[in-house]
Amino acid sequence: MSNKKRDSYQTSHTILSNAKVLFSKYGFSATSMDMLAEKSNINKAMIFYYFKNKQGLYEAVLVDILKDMTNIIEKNIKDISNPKEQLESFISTYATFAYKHPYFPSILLKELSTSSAVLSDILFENMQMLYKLFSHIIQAGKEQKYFYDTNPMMLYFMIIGSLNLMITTKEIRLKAAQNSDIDTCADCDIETISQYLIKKVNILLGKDDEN
Amino acid sequence: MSNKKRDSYQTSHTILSNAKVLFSKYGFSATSMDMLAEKSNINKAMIFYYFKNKQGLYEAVLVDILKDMTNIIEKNIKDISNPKEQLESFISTYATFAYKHPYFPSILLKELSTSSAVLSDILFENMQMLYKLFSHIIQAGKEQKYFYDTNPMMLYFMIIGSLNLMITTKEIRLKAAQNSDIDTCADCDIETISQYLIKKVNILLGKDDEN
Amino acid sequence: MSNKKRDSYQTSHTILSNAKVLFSKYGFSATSMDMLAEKSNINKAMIFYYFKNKQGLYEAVLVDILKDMTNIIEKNIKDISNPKEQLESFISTYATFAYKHPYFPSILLKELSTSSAVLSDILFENMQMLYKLFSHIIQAGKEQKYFYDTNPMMLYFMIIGSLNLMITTKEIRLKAAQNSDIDTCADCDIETISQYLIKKVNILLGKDDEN
Amino acid sequence: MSNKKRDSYQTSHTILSNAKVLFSKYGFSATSMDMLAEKSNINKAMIFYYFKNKQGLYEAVLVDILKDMTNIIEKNIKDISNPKEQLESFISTYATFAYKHPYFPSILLKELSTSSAVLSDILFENMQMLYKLFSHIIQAGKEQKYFYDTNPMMLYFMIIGSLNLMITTKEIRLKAAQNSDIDTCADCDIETISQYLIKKVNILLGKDDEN
DNA sequence: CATGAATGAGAGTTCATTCAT
DNA sequence: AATGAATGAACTCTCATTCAT
Repeated sequence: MSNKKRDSYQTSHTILSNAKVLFSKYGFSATSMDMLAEKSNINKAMIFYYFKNKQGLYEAVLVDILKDMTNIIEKNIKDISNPKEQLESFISTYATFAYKHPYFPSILLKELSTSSAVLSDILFENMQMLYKLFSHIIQAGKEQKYFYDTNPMMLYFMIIGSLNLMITTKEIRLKAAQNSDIDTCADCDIETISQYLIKKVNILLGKDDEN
Repeated sequence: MSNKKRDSYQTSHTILSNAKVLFSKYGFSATSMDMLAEKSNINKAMIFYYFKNKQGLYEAVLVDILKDMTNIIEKNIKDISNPKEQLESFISTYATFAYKHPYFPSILLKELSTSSAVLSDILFENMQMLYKLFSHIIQAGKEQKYFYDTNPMMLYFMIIGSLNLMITTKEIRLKAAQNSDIDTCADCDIETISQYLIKKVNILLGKDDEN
Repeated sequence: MSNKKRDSYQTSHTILSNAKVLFSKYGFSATSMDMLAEKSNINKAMIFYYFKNKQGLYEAVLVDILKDMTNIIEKNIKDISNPKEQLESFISTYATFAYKHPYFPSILLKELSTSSAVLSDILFENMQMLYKLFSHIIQAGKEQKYFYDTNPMMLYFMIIGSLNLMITTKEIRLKAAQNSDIDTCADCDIETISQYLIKKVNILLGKDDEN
Repeated sequence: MSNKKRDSYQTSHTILSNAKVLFSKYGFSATSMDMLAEKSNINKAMIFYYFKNKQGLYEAVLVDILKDMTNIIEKNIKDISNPKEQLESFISTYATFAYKHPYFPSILLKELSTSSAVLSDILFENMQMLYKLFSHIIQAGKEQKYFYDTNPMMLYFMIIGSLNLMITTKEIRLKAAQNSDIDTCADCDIETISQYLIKKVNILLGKDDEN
């Protein structure tokens, strides 16, 4: 009789993907399960049925997006052997993904800005995974004498810091550009941004002559 | 002896400074006025007496810390005429201040991660001010042929992005270093970090040979 | 046996009927949702679950009692064709209902005493409805030459004004009668009151001789 | 040095007269001492200095306006010996005063609509006073064979009920008239209203022929 | 799987009132 | 006579979570 039957996957997937958007927009606390239920067109109790509690849902969201990002980057790198090109792929893949899924930089920055060592283990590990990937590329580059010696952590934060911030501040930068004459890169598109960054990173790392 | 203090400045100052810590730790929504009142040893109603409402308090906090940071940087730069050295002062002052007041990078990142064009005007302006300061230095450097041409916005975010993240992630990086063998710059102190960053920025900008 | 009732109608009905009493006794502002919840033996949150907010509850109360009154009067009038008798029915039905549900005159007077044009539309319409009913009777009476020409609004307020006030002031009038020798109609019952009023209204309107 | 010195009378008078307006507009509970202080341009504590507490202020307001009304009516009646003309004076004076001081009908109706025998004695007495005045006129009229026998309480409420309601509902009646074709006496002025009422009361009471 | 009713804790905010100056 | 700071209780409303059906 009821046409409200959905398969389990469908429902939990809907919840998860709406949760991403809301958590990125409002943060953990300011996102209410009522909003989420309404946006997802499901009964509020279902959220608890699938995700145990709000915290559980939040972690599911974080793990999900981190896994997504890591997978894509890994896949794109797989067939490249040159560390320099791997790094370029890392940056442009990261940029493209983050741009297409703006909840990603928003949630990630929020999470990283709360200096708490109290992340759940599973989340902590997923965060590490992404950095490890980056770190290994740098390491390989050094060993193969492609790169100068450098601090991978700092470099990592310079890259993802600037990329994430460029994406999350798009609207503010636009507004700022309209109100004054300062250059806020207001209409730089993601391609321009990632190419610019790649160039700069190459300068910092590179032994090659072409700069 | 009396527990009724009659000192307007004292009370509102206490509220403000405790608010900085709490907002940076928990974010806007997760910070409750009850916590704040208790931590500040004042009556909850006084918060509203001095700051009208939670939002008002939050804005007061943001404006206050941005003004502080901007003032210190400005002061330190005043007597330097060389853009290259001005930039170095900018970075190291920023780093030192942010390190000494860890609520600053935390709150700033949280704020920048929520891409809302709906910041209060006064806050928006204060944020711009800091960037303008930076931007002018870069501009001057270019005009005096000290610097290569560069994108000031991207450079700005590379600098403050990495500085802020290094500070807010201190604990996580420590934990990560203990659990595995990856290099997370776990025991880099703020001096090392800012010197490293200065060196790299000089490479990106500099026309001079000495690096 | 279980103290968790699962009866939507029951709960919201309890809230509504207790709200009538409290709003009439204390007015809108002085009625607290805590009192109401306690009196209704329900969880405070349920009030908001069913009525959105205090204002919404208040409007629900007003609409409900006005609809009730209007319906009863309409029903009693339906089979009477003579305007004179219709008017008599209007008055005595109004009096009886108001006497049985003393929250009615109390709330109505409070509402009418705040000359705000800012009533919600739905409430405003329900108030009009009652007056329209009255107004049509008078109109019909005039057209059929039963009544002299008269001002329906003034007459309406003379009738409901005195009826409502007689009901709401019952206690004060009693007290006044005990303290002094003035006649406050202290022990007039509702029947006497409405008959008296009917007689007077007939004098004001009537062309007939029998008074 | 300070120019904030006011004489005591001035300040308390300002408070009182602003209180009248606010209490009539919002009722007792919804009127806050903060609003009142701001509107009166005085320090909130002054209200308590002059009137002890909110309740005290409210009673002062009630007594004040009732005394005012009573005095004016009494004064205007003093030189009239004919009960019929006295009654006419009562009505038109009441109407004029209530119209000029719209807080009067508003507060009075609110007060009378709360059927509580718990009025303060002084207030209760002042309310009686006005009715006694009315009552005596009727009594005299009867004794001098001017008036038919009648119920003074009912007549009193018919008169002040309709007058007060006509004044407090002015705006609603206007709005109702615009939205539909029913006659709400929307542009009856106070003179018309009181004359109409006098005519009707004379019909009800009068032995004279001229109607 | 799904729903709507229910709950209890706590959130932000207001308010009458007091008190030291 | 006047002020501004302080207080504590209360108020409206929200939220994560549970449970019977």
